[in-house]
Amino acid sequence: MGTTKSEVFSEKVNDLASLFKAMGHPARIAIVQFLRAQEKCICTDLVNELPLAQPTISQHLKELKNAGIIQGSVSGTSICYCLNLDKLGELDVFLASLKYDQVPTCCS
Amino acid sequence: MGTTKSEVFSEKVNDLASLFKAMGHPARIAIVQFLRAQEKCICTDLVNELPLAQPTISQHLKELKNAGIIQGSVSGTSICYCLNLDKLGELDVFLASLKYDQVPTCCS
DNA sequence: CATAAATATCGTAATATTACAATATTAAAA
DNA sequence: TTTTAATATTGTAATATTACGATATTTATG
Repeated sequence: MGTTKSEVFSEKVNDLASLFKAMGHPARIAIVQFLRAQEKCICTDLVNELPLAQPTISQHLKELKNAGIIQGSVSGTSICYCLNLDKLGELDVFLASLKYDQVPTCCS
Repeated sequence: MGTTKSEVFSEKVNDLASLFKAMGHPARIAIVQFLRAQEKCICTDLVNELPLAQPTISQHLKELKNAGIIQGSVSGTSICYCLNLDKLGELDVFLASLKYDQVPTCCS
């Protein structure tokens, strides 16, 4: 008990859930928004921008990177992060798949 | 420690994170997909469809309902659930706001 | 009213997440 | 090569999430 029963769901469903989950924290939304505004940034920029400790920022960056939402490239002693909009595009595709051609009248 | 520091983020960022979080579980993705396919359903339909116990389904439905992603209307002894695509549209708007007119060349 | 059907709630065990201090790692700069 | 800057990792306390058995609630039906 306590663990998500991932094994009973399809890979596609699990992947989508992981992607949504990665976006399901205000710090990570803020990071993504900051990255969008700055085009790119390093960890220190975020540490200065957000009222969270450096290890916490680093942890959130790692989760976003594992989810494929951001990518980082080494640049001297720092790491330059930027958005991978292709990955977020998968959410677009999913959300579009939920839309109806004709909106049903139930529950309205 | 242990708690998300919501108070340091804007209401908008917190709301978006909550919405993503609500979609961040495979059971809830599956419920949303089933609802899309059936247009509407009751809890028992989902209990028959998904290999999860009834209280677990009920708990997930509650989270989706709290997030505004689904809505339920009483119908006899059962409750008829359906999607609220307007709420999911908020995610569309956010994802669209991340897109660039001109894709930057960083990190590529 | 007793029963049944559908759903919600409670209680709880197992696990996951969040945040951060302390520390390690890595690469440039002095 | 020591120092500095940037970032990652480790360890851990506090809290949240997940799943489900047991039980309560609610509404129709006999």
